[in-house]
Amino acid sequence: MSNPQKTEGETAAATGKPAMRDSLIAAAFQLFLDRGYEQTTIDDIVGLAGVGRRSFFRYFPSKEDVVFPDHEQCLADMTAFLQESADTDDPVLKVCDAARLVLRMYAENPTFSVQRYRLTRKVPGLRAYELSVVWRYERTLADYLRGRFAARKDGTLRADVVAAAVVAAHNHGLRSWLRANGQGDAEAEVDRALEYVRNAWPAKPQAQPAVEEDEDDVVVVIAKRRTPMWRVVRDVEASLQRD
Amino acid sequence: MSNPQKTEGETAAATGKPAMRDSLIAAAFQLFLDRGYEQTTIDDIVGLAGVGRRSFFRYFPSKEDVVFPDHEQCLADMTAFLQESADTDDPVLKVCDAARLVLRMYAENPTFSVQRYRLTRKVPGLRAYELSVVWRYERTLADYLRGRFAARKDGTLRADVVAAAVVAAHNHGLRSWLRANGQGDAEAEVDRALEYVRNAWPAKPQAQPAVEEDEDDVVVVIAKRRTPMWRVVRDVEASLQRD
DNA sequence: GTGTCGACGGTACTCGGTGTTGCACATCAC
DNA sequence: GTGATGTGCAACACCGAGTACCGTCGACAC
Repeated sequence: MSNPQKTEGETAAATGKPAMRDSLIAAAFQLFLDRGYEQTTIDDIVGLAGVGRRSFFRYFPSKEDVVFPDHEQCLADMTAFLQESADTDDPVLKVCDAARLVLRMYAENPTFSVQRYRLTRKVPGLRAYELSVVWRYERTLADYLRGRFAARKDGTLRADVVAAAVVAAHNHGLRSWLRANGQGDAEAEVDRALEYVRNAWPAKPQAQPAVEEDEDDVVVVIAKRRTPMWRVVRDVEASLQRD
Repeated sequence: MSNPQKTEGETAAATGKPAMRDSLIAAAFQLFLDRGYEQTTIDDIVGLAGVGRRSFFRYFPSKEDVVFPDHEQCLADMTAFLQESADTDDPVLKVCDAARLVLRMYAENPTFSVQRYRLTRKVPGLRAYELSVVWRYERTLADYLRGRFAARKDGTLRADVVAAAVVAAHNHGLRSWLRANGQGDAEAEVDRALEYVRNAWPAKPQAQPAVEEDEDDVVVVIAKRRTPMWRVVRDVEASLQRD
């Protein structure tokens, strides 16, 4: 679309016209929005783009893939982001930031994202495809958290649940922005949603960390009287498990 | 299936042989396990079952559906369960119990469930189909929670996140049971996982101790790491209560 | 020149899924 | 009994996504 991948830019730079991949995307969306996804055949798309049928499948392994042309790159970006400085202090924060990468991708092309959203809501096949994409994001986050939570007692469980919650919160904010036709502040919306998740699983025994190691191996917890009991218990519990 | 649907039992009761639907499922799984899912065509299945090709699609709208023959019923059961006495005191508990319905369905046929699990892990198309099924469960739970959380500030967000967390916890326990070939106590595993989620969002969000607010009003607790949890809780609780 | 490599197009094929037709059989009116 | 109607199933034809194979053309070596 308006932000073409740079990987096959050579021929595009030489000829001046967009690369075949981009012209296929443009032709596909024009037809999808015009007559509907299922009413559009591959032959229609390649006919409009003026290329051979075989070329379509060279760039997109399936008809659904042309609807989500940038997710593969975003997934790679997320993986790279999680690998660089993987030892940040707060794993949940790191994962929230990784989720924000997806939001940014959507926010880069609001009109395109909104069009795709409406398409995806209508066509069951596209919804199923989107679910599998979301699942890959969630798996990426969960795998990262599993590494960070490896020392904990229920590390893998915690990783799976936190990843699911982060993805759900992110998607909640994203979808409300998409339903509003890309108006409003998507970042703020998602920030609020992610903050909600982060409050459920506090970063560190945060309130007042005040965990002092000593010869006698003690834990010191300082809490305000107002702090709800369940929260104190949880923080103490987290402190007692050496992570 | 050892638990055939009762809806078309008339002809089965008359002839004594399992209904066509069940014989199709049996033939399909026999071939899937023998030569693989993608290597098996619809013609193979109907040939083994001794029925016409068109009959397959009368009972299963797609090839994937024959792998998940009971989810439609389970989804209906869950919806009914959430509608009856929808005004229970704790919505999260209710949703956890609804998730347990799915576990029970899996636990009814351990060998079948394990076989299907292995199939689903291998075949991407089946994984995508399973994701769409899980998504429908999650939507059902989220819709229920939206109704219950309607009065809250971030009701829909909370509903989406809790539903996702519950589903993730349930699936975590379920999958670990499936990976163990159906050995062990699936119920206990899932109970533990769901309990973890319920701790993150406690039933009554705040049983405020109603302590006067004084910014400097803090409690200090010092405990050895080896101290039993119940004792720490007791001491903290005692300290938090105004003396 | 020849060899090779890579991008593209064309053709034929497999297979999932749908629509249609015709047959066998049961039921019911008469 | 006979004929009309409805239903479940098989057989056939058809569509479209996706794949395998091959052929073409241009770029670039040597």
